[in-house]
Amino acid sequence: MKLSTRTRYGTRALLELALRKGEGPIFLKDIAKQQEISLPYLEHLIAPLIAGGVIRSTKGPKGGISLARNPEEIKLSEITQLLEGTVAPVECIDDPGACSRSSSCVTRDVWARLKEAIDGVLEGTTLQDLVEGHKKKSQPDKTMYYI
Amino acid sequence: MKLSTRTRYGTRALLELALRKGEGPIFLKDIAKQQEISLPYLEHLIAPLIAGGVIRSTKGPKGGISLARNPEEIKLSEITQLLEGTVAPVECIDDPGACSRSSSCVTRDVWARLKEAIDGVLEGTTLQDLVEGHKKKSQPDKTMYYI
DNA sequence: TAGAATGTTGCTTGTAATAGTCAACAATTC
DNA sequence: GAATTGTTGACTATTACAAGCAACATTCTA
Repeated sequence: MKLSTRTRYGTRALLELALRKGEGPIFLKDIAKQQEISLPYLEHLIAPLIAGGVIRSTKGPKGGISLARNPEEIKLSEITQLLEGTVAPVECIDDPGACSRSSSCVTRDVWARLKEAIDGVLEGTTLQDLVEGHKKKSQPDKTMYYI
Repeated sequence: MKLSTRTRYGTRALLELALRKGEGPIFLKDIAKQQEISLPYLEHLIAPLIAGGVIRSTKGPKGGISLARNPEEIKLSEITQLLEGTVAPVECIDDPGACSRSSSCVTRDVWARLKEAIDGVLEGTTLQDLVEGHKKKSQPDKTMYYI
Protein backbone atom coordinates (compact mmCIF):
# COMPACT_ATOMS: atom_id res chain seq x y z
CA MET A 1 0.00 0.00 0.00
CA LYS A 2 2.85 2.39 -0.68
CA LEU A 3 2.67 5.48 -2.80
CA SER A 4 5.35 5.55 -5.48
CA THR A 5 8.11 8.12 -5.28
CA ARG A 6 6.74 9.46 -8.53
CA THR A 7 3.64 10.66 -6.73
CA ARG A 8 5.48 11.83 -3.64
CA TYR A 9 8.16 13.73 -5.53
CA GLY A 10 5.69 15.04 -8.07
CA THR A 11 3.42 16.41 -5.38
CA ARG A 12 6.31 18.14 -3.69
CA ALA A 13 7.42 19.63 -6.98
CA LEU A 14 3.94 21.00 -7.58
CA LEU A 15 3.79 22.37 -4.06
CA GLU A 16 7.00 24.22 -4.76
CA LEU A 17 5.44 25.72 -7.87
CA ALA A 18 2.33 26.71 -5.94
CA LEU A 19 4.44 28.38 -3.25
CA ARG A 20 6.28 30.38 -5.89
CA LYS A 21 3.25 31.23 -7.95
CA GLY A 22 3.66 34.51 -9.78
CA GLU A 23 7.42 34.25 -10.12
CA GLY A 24 7.16 33.03 -13.69
CA PRO A 25 8.77 29.77 -14.87
CA ILE A 26 10.84 27.98 -12.22
CA PHE A 27 13.97 26.02 -13.19
CA LEU A 28 13.72 22.27 -12.78
CA LYS A 29 17.16 22.59 -11.29
CA ASP A 30 15.84 24.82 -8.52
CA ILE A 31 12.90 22.56 -7.73
CA ALA A 32 15.17 19.54 -7.60
CA LYS A 33 17.50 21.31 -5.21
CA GLN A 34 14.81 22.76 -2.99
CA GLN A 35 12.83 19.54 -2.70
CA GLU A 36 15.85 17.22 -2.74
CA ILE A 37 14.83 15.30 -5.84
CA SER A 38 17.35 14.04 -8.38
CA LEU A 39 17.17 16.28 -11.44
CA PRO A 40 17.15 13.55 -14.10
CA TYR A 41 14.35 11.81 -12.22
CA LEU A 42 12.32 14.98 -11.89
CA GLU A 43 12.64 15.49 -15.62
CA HIS A 44 10.62 12.36 -16.15
CA LEU A 45 7.96 13.28 -13.66
CA ILE A 46 6.98 16.47 -15.37
CA ALA A 47 6.10 14.89 -18.70
CA PRO A 48 2.77 13.39 -17.56
CA LEU A 49 1.97 16.55 -15.62
CA ILE A 50 2.39 18.62 -18.76
CA ALA A 51 0.34 16.16 -20.79
CA GLY A 52 -2.33 16.27 -18.10
CA GLY A 53 -2.57 20.04 -18.24
CA VAL A 54 -1.39 20.61 -14.68
CA ILE A 55 1.78 22.48 -15.54
CA ARG A 56 3.18 24.42 -18.46
CA SER A 57 6.77 24.45 -19.57
CA THR A 58 8.95 27.08 -21.18
CA LYS A 59 12.11 26.11 -22.98
CA GLY A 60 15.33 27.98 -23.35
CA PRO A 61 17.12 30.41 -21.07
CA LYS A 62 14.80 31.80 -18.39
CA GLY A 63 12.64 28.81 -19.09
CA GLY A 64 11.21 26.41 -16.55
CA ILE A 65 7.81 25.15 -15.49
CA SER A 66 4.82 26.73 -13.82
CA LEU A 67 1.30 25.76 -12.84
CA ALA A 68 -1.18 25.76 -15.69
CA ARG A 69 -4.07 26.55 -13.34
CA ASN A 70 -4.66 28.09 -9.94
CA PRO A 71 -3.59 25.95 -6.96
CA GLU A 72 -7.15 25.81 -5.65
CA GLU A 73 -8.21 24.20 -8.90
CA ILE A 74 -5.69 21.37 -8.75
CA LYS A 75 -6.84 18.41 -6.68
CA LEU A 76 -4.46 15.77 -5.40
CA SER A 77 -6.62 13.13 -7.02
CA GLU A 78 -5.61 14.54 -10.37
CA ILE A 79 -1.92 14.39 -9.49
CA THR A 80 -2.05 10.81 -8.26
CA GLN A 81 -4.03 9.81 -11.32
CA LEU A 82 -1.35 11.22 -13.60
CA LEU A 83 1.67 9.94 -11.69
CA GLU A 84 0.43 6.82 -9.96
CA GLY A 85 -2.28 5.72 -12.31
CA THR A 86 -5.30 4.40 -10.47
CA VAL A 87 -5.38 4.47 -6.71
CA ALA A 88 -7.42 1.26 -6.49
CA PRO A 89 -5.84 -1.17 -4.02
CA VAL A 90 -6.63 -4.11 -6.30
CA GLU A 91 -6.90 -4.37 -10.05
CA CYS A 92 -10.41 -5.83 -10.09
CA ILE A 93 -11.96 -2.59 -8.83
CA ASP A 94 -11.29 -0.66 -12.01
CA ASP A 95 -11.39 -3.73 -14.22
CA PRO A 96 -13.81 -6.42 -13.03
CA GLY A 97 -12.63 -8.63 -15.86
CA ALA A 98 -9.24 -8.92 -14.17
CA CYS A 99 -10.60 -11.67 -11.94
CA SER A 100 -13.24 -14.26 -12.66
CA ARG A 101 -14.48 -14.05 -9.08
CA SER A 102 -15.26 -10.32 -9.23
CA SER A 103 -19.04 -10.54 -9.27
CA SER A 104 -19.29 -12.87 -6.28
CA CYS A 105 -16.25 -11.73 -4.29
CA VAL A 106 -17.04 -10.13 -0.95
CA THR A 107 -13.51 -9.04 -0.18
CA ARG A 108 -13.63 -7.02 -3.38
CA ASP A 109 -16.44 -4.96 -1.85
CA VAL A 110 -14.18 -4.03 1.03
CA TRP A 111 -11.33 -3.04 -1.24
CA ALA A 112 -13.82 -0.91 -3.17
CA ARG A 113 -14.71 0.94 0.01
CA LEU A 114 -11.01 1.37 0.63
CA LYS A 115 -10.60 3.04 -2.71
CA GLU A 116 -13.53 5.32 -2.00
CA ALA A 117 -12.00 6.36 1.30
CA ILE A 118 -8.71 7.14 -0.40
CA ASP A 119 -10.42 9.02 -3.20
CA GLY A 120 -12.34 11.01 -0.66
CA VAL A 121 -9.18 12.44 0.82
CA LEU A 122 -7.49 13.08 -2.51
CA GLU A 123 -10.56 14.67 -4.05
CA GLY A 124 -10.97 16.88 -1.04
CA THR A 125 -7.47 18.28 -1.04
CA THR A 126 -6.06 20.89 -3.40
CA LEU A 127 -2.62 22.33 -3.88
CA GLN A 128 -3.90 25.48 -2.22
CA ASP A 129 -4.64 23.46 0.92
CA LEU A 130 -1.02 22.39 0.93
CA VAL A 131 0.13 25.97 0.50
CA GLU A 132 -1.96 27.08 3.46
CA GLY A 133 -0.69 24.19 5.54
CA HIS A 134 2.82 25.23 4.71
CA LYS A 135 2.22 28.84 5.72
CA LYS A 136 0.76 27.69 8.99
CA LYS A 137 3.84 25.64 9.72
CA SER A 138 6.40 28.25 8.81
CA GLN A 139 4.54 31.07 10.61
CA PRO A 140 3.25 29.43 13.78
CA ASP A 141 0.62 31.29 15.81
CA LYS A 142 2.47 33.81 17.91
CA THR A 143 0.25 33.17 20.92
CA MET A 144 2.18 29.96 21.31
CA TYR A 145 5.08 31.90 22.70
CA TYR A 146 3.02 33.33 25.51
CA ILE A 147 2.02 30.09 27.13
CA MET B 1 -1.04 1.84 -3.80
CA LYS B 2 -1.67 -1.83 -4.35
CA LEU B 3 -2.45 -4.36 -1.67
CA SER B 4 -0.12 -7.35 -1.78
CA THR B 5 -1.50 -10.73 -2.75
CA ARG B 6 -0.51 -11.81 0.74
CA THR B 7 -3.24 -9.63 2.18
CA ARG B 8 -5.75 -10.44 -0.53
CA TYR B 9 -5.23 -14.18 -0.40
CA GLY B 10 -4.96 -14.21 3.36
CA THR B 11 -8.23 -12.36 3.75
CA ARG B 12 -9.98 -14.77 1.43
CA ALA B 13 -8.55 -17.72 3.30
CA LEU B 14 -9.85 -16.30 6.57
CA LEU B 15 -13.23 -15.64 5.02
CA GLU B 16 -13.35 -19.28 4.01
CA LEU B 17 -12.63 -20.26 7.61
CA ALA B 18 -15.32 -17.92 8.87
CA LEU B 19 -17.86 -19.35 6.44
CA ARG B 20 -17.07 -22.85 7.63
CA LYS B 21 -16.93 -21.98 11.29
CA GLY B 22 -17.90 -24.94 13.46
CA GLU B 23 -16.65 -27.59 11.06
CA GLY B 24 -13.42 -28.05 12.98
CA PRO B 25 -10.01 -27.74 11.33
CA ILE B 26 -10.09 -27.12 7.58
CA PHE B 27 -7.38 -28.54 5.30
CA LEU B 28 -5.08 -25.97 3.73
CA LYS B 29 -5.56 -28.00 0.58
CA ASP B 30 -9.30 -27.35 0.64
CA ILE B 31 -8.89 -23.62 1.24
CA ALA B 32 -6.36 -23.38 -1.56
CA LYS B 33 -8.71 -25.13 -3.93
CA GLN B 34 -11.84 -23.24 -2.94
CA GLN B 35 -10.19 -19.82 -3.04
CA GLU B 36 -7.89 -20.60 -5.96
CA ILE B 37 -4.67 -19.92 -4.10
CA SER B 38 -1.49 -21.91 -4.71
CA LEU B 39 -1.04 -24.29 -1.83
CA PRO B 40 2.69 -23.68 -1.21
CA TYR B 41 2.00 -19.97 -1.18
CA LEU B 42 -0.89 -20.32 1.23
CA GLU B 43 1.35 -22.31 3.53
CA HIS B 44 3.49 -19.22 3.97
CA LEU B 45 0.58 -16.92 4.60
CA ILE B 46 -0.71 -18.80 7.61
CA ALA B 47 2.47 -18.53 9.63
CA PRO B 48 2.03 -14.86 10.58
CA LEU B 49 -1.69 -15.40 11.16
CA ILE B 50 -0.92 -18.14 13.67
CA ALA B 51 1.75 -16.02 15.33
CA GLY B 52 -0.74 -13.16 15.49
CA GLY B 53 -3.33 -15.28 17.22
CA VAL B 54 -5.90 -15.06 14.43
CA ILE B 55 -5.95 -18.75 13.58
CA ARG B 56 -5.03 -22.01 15.26
CA SER B 57 -3.51 -24.99 13.53
CA THR B 58 -3.81 -28.72 14.14
CA LYS B 59 -1.19 -31.04 12.76
CA GLY B 60 -1.53 -34.58 11.60
CA PRO B 61 -4.41 -36.40 9.92
CA LYS B 62 -7.73 -34.58 10.33
CA GLY B 63 -5.64 -31.52 11.02
CA GLY B 64 -5.97 -28.13 9.43
CA ILE B 65 -6.54 -24.56 10.54
CA SER B 66 -9.44 -22.74 12.14
CA LEU B 67 -10.20 -19.29 13.51
CA ALA B 68 -8.80 -18.67 16.95
CA ARG B 69 -11.56 -16.17 17.76
CA ASN B 70 -15.06 -15.33 16.63
CA PRO B 71 -15.36 -13.67 13.21
CA GLU B 72 -16.93 -10.56 14.73
CA GLU B 73 -13.82 -10.13 16.85
CA ILE B 74 -11.40 -10.18 13.94
CA LYS B 75 -10.96 -6.82 12.26
CA LEU B 76 -9.48 -6.43 8.81
CA SER B 77 -6.98 -3.96 10.23
CA GLU B 78 -5.50 -6.84 12.20
CA ILE B 79 -5.18 -9.00 9.12
CA THR B 80 -3.53 -6.32 7.03
CA GLN B 81 -1.18 -5.52 9.88
CA LEU B 82 -0.04 -9.13 10.05
CA LEU B 83 0.22 -9.76 6.32
CA GLU B 84 0.97 -6.36 4.84
CA GLY B 85 2.76 -4.74 7.70
CA THR B 86 1.81 -1.11 8.07
CA VAL B 87 -0.79 0.37 5.80
CA ALA B 88 0.87 3.77 5.78
CA PRO B 89 1.28 5.06 2.22
CA VAL B 90 4.71 6.44 3.03
CA GLU B 91 7.38 5.32 5.45
CA CYS B 92 7.69 8.63 7.26
CA ILE B 93 4.21 8.33 8.79
CA ASP B 94 5.14 5.48 11.10
CA ASP B 95 8.78 6.47 11.32
CA PRO B 96 9.35 10.23 11.18
CA GLY B 97 13.07 9.59 11.26
CA ALA B 98 12.87 8.03 7.82
CA CYS B 99 13.03 11.49 6.26
CA SER B 100 14.78 14.59 7.49
CA ARG B 101 11.95 16.75 6.18
CA SER B 102 9.25 15.06 8.25
CA SER B 103 8.61 17.83 10.74
CA SER B 104 8.18 20.54 8.15
CA CYS B 105 6.69 18.52 5.30
CA VAL B 106 3.13 19.45 4.37
CA THR B 107 2.60 16.61 1.94
CA ARG B 108 3.29 14.25 4.80
CA ASP B 109 0.22 15.61 6.55
CA VAL B 110 -1.90 14.60 3.58
CA TRP B 111 -0.46 11.11 3.46
CA ALA B 112 -1.20 10.86 7.17
CA ARG B 113 -4.83 11.66 6.51
CA LEU B 114 -4.78 9.04 3.79
CA LYS B 115 -3.61 6.47 6.26
CA GLU B 116 -6.33 7.46 8.69
CA ALA B 117 -8.97 7.06 6.01
CA ILE B 118 -7.67 3.60 5.16
CA ASP B 119 -7.47 2.61 8.80
CA GLY B 120 -11.01 3.80 9.30
CA VAL B 121 -12.34 1.29 6.79
CA LEU B 122 -10.18 -1.57 7.99
CA GLU B 123 -10.92 -0.94 11.65
CA GLY B 124 -14.60 -0.79 10.93
CA THR B 125 -14.82 -4.10 9.10
CA THR B 126 -14.76 -7.55 10.67
CA LEU B 127 -14.71 -11.03 9.21
CA GLN B 128 -18.34 -11.33 10.28
CA ASP B 129 -19.19 -8.39 8.03
CA LEU B 130 -17.67 -10.32 5.14
CA VAL B 131 -19.65 -13.41 6.05
CA GLU B 132 -22.88 -11.44 6.04
CA GLY B 133 -22.00 -9.82 2.76
CA HIS B 134 -21.38 -13.23 1.32
CA LYS B 135 -24.74 -14.54 2.51
CA LYS B 136 -26.48 -11.57 0.99
CA LYS B 137 -24.83 -12.25 -2.34
CA SER B 138 -25.51 -15.98 -2.46
CA GLN B 139 -29.09 -15.66 -1.23
CA PRO B 140 -30.43 -12.61 -3.06
CA ASP B 141 -33.72 -11.13 -1.89
CA LYS B 142 -36.45 -13.22 -3.49
CA THR B 143 -38.56 -10.14 -4.25
CA MET B 144 -36.12 -9.46 -7.02
CA TYR B 145 -37.71 -12.20 -9.05
CA TYR B 146 -41.15 -10.54 -8.93
CA ILE B 147 -40.19 -7.32 -10.58
C1' DT C 1 4.80 -48.91 16.81
C1' DA C 2 4.88 -47.89 11.83
C1' DG C 3 3.41 -45.17 8.40
C1' DA C 4 0.41 -41.97 6.37
C1' DA C 5 -1.44 -37.44 6.52
C1' DT C 6 -1.03 -33.07 7.63
C1' DG C 7 1.04 -28.51 8.90
C1' DT C 8 5.97 -25.84 9.27
C1' DT C 9 10.00 -23.98 7.81
C1' DG C 10 13.89 -22.62 5.10
C1' DC C 11 16.13 -22.29 0.61
C1' DT C 12 15.95 -20.95 -3.89
C1' DT C 13 14.22 -18.76 -8.09
C1' DG C 14 11.65 -16.12 -11.59
C1' DT C 15 9.51 -11.91 -12.67
C1' DA C 16 8.03 -7.34 -12.81
C1' DA C 17 7.89 -2.81 -11.20
C1' DT C 18 10.40 0.93 -9.56
C1' DA C 19 13.94 4.21 -9.25
C1' DG C 20 17.38 6.17 -11.28
C1' DT C 21 21.24 7.50 -14.83
C1' DC C 22 23.04 8.98 -19.23
C1' DA C 23 23.12 10.99 -23.51
C1' DA C 24 21.25 12.92 -27.64
C1' DC C 25 17.91 16.26 -29.05
C1' DA C 26 14.82 20.52 -29.53
C1' DA C 27 13.65 25.08 -28.59
C1' DT C 28 14.48 29.61 -27.01
C1' DT C 29 16.91 33.69 -25.58
C1' DC C 30 20.52 37.01 -25.87
C1' DG D 1 25.34 31.28 -33.12
C1' DA D 2 26.18 29.85 -28.72
C1' DA D 3 24.57 29.14 -24.26
C1' DT D 4 20.75 27.64 -21.57
C1' DT D 5 17.02 25.26 -20.65
C1' DG D 6 13.39 21.56 -21.15
C1' DT D 7 12.27 16.68 -23.73
C1' DT D 8 12.75 12.22 -24.86
C1' DG D 9 14.32 7.61 -25.17
C1' DA D 10 17.48 3.93 -24.11
C1' DC D 11 19.49 1.68 -20.61
C1' DT D 12 20.61 -0.28 -15.92
C1' DA D 13 20.42 -1.49 -11.17
C1' DT D 14 17.79 -2.76 -7.27
C1' DT D 15 14.16 -4.39 -4.83
C1' DA D 16 9.99 -6.58 -3.52
C1' DC D 17 6.84 -9.87 -4.67
C1' DA D 18 5.06 -14.29 -5.80
C1' DA D 19 5.93 -18.76 -6.04
C1' DG D 20 7.94 -23.47 -5.97
C1' DC D 21 10.58 -27.29 -3.83
C1' DA D 22 12.11 -30.11 -0.42
C1' DA D 23 13.18 -31.48 4.14
C1' DC D 24 11.13 -31.63 8.60
C1' DA D 25 7.89 -32.05 12.74
C1' DT D 26 3.70 -33.56 14.61
C1' DT D 27 -0.29 -36.28 15.15
C1' DC D 28 -3.59 -39.80 14.20
C1' DT D 29 -4.87 -44.44 13.11
C1' DA D 30 -4.32 -49.11 11.99
